[in-house]
Amino acid sequence: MKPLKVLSPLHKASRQIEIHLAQEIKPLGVSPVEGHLLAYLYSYEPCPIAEIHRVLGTRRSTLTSLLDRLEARGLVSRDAHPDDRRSWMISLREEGRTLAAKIRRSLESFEAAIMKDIARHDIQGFERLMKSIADVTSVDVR
Amino acid sequence: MKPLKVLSPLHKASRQIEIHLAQEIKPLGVSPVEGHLLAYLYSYEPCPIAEIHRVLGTRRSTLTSLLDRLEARGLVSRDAHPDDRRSWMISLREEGRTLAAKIRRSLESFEAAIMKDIARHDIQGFERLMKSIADVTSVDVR
DNA sequence: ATTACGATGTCGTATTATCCGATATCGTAT
DNA sequence: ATACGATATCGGATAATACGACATCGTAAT
Repeated sequence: MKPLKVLSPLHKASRQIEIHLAQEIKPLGVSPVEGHLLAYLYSYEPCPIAEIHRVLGTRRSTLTSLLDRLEARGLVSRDAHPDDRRSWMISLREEGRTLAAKIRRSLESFEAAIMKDIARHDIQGFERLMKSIADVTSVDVR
Repeated sequence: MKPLKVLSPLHKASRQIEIHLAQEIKPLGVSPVEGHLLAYLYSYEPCPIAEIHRVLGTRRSTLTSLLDRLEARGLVSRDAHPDDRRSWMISLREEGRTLAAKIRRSLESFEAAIMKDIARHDIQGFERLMKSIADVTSVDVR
């Protein structure tokens, strides 16, 4: 049986990244999903819940309780959306932003380690493949 | 804030693949994880539970109940491990193999669609990056 | 041999996530 | 005005997770 030359390596890499980041984030006292959310907010806050759903893949009903917990811990806040009264805008609070900054630094140094010894044209090949996946799936996640 | 040129696209692609495959597999009556497991067994059966844990990432205690369900549906079987009496060997049963073959074909045509218009050197760049991730994380998942 | 250590899979309990449908509220286009 | 879709929440059923405990069993060191 011939191996899948893209899907298998991609899944494998995702698993490795997942495990690696879980170890890095554990000492900070948040779960991987929570960490991911904080890091995303660090770049894109404030943002509505539907956007978080699209990016992280976590169900909206799950996000309701996840945000409940983060809000109770004072890490994020739910504020009124200026243009849409159905929606909340999720923002980082002081403590959450501090945490998010740490996670962000961790991500950046991780990526730097990966990029060491990687040539520009290798990245281009990678990017073309990612583009092709986006085209074939025609799934909009960001 | 400068974007992460590897981690973000990789996560995005994983999400797109996840969503795409979930749609393909849904009509077959199994969940994504179940489908993934069946497809893996299709190539690598029979294999012990610890291996499945390493590959899929699903906790061993979770696999216990997942395999309970698949076994109850007659899709897989637990047989004695010839060399290790602590361990089970998981195999596909007839119906499970039929299902797995369908999933496998779906994966192959998905991959073929992705690979269309992708050059050999692009794949090489991709592979170098995957290799680098394996090295940096030093996480063994297969 | 005996021992120590680690690995295998299962079980229990508590917590969290998922799916599904229902709901109230509210934008948007007709 | 109206219909439609989107937003977030809630409830209930099912499934997944973390964590620790457990009995069993390979493996390597003594």
